[in-house]
Amino acid sequence: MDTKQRILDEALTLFSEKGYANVFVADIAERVGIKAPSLYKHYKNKQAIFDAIIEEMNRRFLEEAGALQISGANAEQDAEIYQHISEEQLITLGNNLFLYFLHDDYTRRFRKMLTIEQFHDKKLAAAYMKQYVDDPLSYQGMLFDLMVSAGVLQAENVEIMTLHFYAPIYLLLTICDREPAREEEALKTMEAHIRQFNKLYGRDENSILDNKKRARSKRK
Amino acid sequence: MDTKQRILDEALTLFSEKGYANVFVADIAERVGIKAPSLYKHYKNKQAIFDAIIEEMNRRFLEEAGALQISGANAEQDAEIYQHISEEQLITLGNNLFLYFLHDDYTRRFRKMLTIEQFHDKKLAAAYMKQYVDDPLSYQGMLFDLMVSAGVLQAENVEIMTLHFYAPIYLLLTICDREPAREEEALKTMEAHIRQFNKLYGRDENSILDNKKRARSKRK
DNA sequence: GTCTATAAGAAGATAGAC
DNA sequence: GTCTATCTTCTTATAGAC
Repeated sequence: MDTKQRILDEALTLFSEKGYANVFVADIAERVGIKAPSLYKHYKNKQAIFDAIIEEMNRRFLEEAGALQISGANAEQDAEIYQHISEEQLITLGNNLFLYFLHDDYTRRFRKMLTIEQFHDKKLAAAYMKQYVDDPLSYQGMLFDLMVSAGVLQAENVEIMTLHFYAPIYLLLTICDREPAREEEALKTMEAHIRQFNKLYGRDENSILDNKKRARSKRK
Repeated sequence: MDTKQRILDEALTLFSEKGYANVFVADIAERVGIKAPSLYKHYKNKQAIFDAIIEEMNRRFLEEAGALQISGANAEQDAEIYQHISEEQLITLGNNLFLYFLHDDYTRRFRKMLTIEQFHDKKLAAAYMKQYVDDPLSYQGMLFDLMVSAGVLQAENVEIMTLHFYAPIYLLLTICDREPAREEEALKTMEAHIRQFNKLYGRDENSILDNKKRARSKRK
């Protein structure tokens, strides 16, 4: 990796651990193995390093379309995959998703940095919201909409169904970012969450909502 | 309010908006209406102000036992209230809970500050986890346990049930802290969430899980 | 591109008058 | 307890040799 990229990488690590203001240019330089003044040959100033990180993130987010968006920005295509999905496959998918978010180094450090810096700059707060709240919810929502049409999921309020699917994942991510030792526990909870979600909203023979409707119409 | 307390109050406001490192002693002093050196008659240094805020928070948390813990640290007493609760009452309760967390000024500013500063200090990360994740989950869990025993809720996996109740509230709080304009929308979502939760896990005539079990045993 | 030396400025904290 | 003046330290950033 060239020096310019290494500066970005070490800066992101430090920013994610201490926050922008608590990281000195000399700290970054030291990690890279150069002296602070040399760093100014690569970036105009400290802020430019930060900006370059944000820019790289934007590039990566577009490239990967976000892990929570599964295969990409094409919900119809993804929904086809989900139409005949089994519970085990759903769990595997959820886990992979979760682990990507948790273990992809750039993603993880960036999320931590954004958490720390989001209140300094409204643009960062907006980026945080988009990446970790609105985009996942809207994409999962599209997916669930299609899965409802396909008869895989119950015809319930999709917005709330999506919230019930994603909010626990978000909370578990919050836990793991702060206490990595709880990752194993979180993964187990994650699996139990998806099983329960499937039990509540899925449309197999165990379907809860289906049976409820059946029981209700019988009573009439 | 005396000067010593006003310093704490203004410091918390600034810390919650900009983070500790980006707030200068002069900024705090200016808000209080004094000059920076005067501030040192009240606190030894900047860190002492921060520490005093943390201390006051600990005191308040103990006092109020946290809003998500409803009436206090007595789950058995609280559960009695919930045993004969209606859906509307559950919604009102959820809303009040949510609005307290959102509108109590000290609570809100403190949560924002903790969000920014949590990665600088492991103690703060632990405080964040305890206050906004573990305590609410464990208390709600106790409550739901009792409600299951009382026949108000389904005999499902209580841990996951609790996650399904609390995680959406946590996510909605996350949204409102960053984009206060979305508060009204969040409140509506909150209500729909609780209604759906009641529909999924409640044990009234509309009970989903109950009907599912009924349908299942009939099949045998 | 990297270094040493150093300028420039910011921010925390103190001294001492009132 | 509050002020002005000032000290001290730390950090960013530049200058200029190699």
